[in-house]
Amino acid sequence: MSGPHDDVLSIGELSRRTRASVRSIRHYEQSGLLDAARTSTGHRRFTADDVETVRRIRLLLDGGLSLAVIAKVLPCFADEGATLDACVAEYLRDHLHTVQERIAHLDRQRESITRLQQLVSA
DNA sequence: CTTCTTACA
DNA sequence: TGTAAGGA
Repeated sequence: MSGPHDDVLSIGELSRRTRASVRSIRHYEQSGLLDAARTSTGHRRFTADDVETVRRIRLLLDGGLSLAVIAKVLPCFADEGATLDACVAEYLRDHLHTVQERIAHLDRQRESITRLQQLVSA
């Protein structure tokens, strides 16, 4: 028997289990974050471990990390669970810095816009 | 109906 | 990422 409870999943099943779109999953594989086997007809076959991996990817993506960085950070996850290894600290620190710079930039733009609005003749 | 690739918005 | 196209 085979069904949605086996450890071999189609891209559609992986998508439903992770809430990640089929399109995104194909993209993660292209980016080297996922390693999918292929059937004789070329269809991707995933495993139960991939469900966890996709969830981790989404977790990192929520933090704004790029897929390129996520590829390097993924192996920093302690097996099972969502605990991160210390090797991620460096990437997290760098990313937080760039995010803060973007916030500062946007802050300056906001102030500029406010000043420009003062020049608008009612 | 599901998946695949390529390509464009 | 979404979606369209054209097949398998």
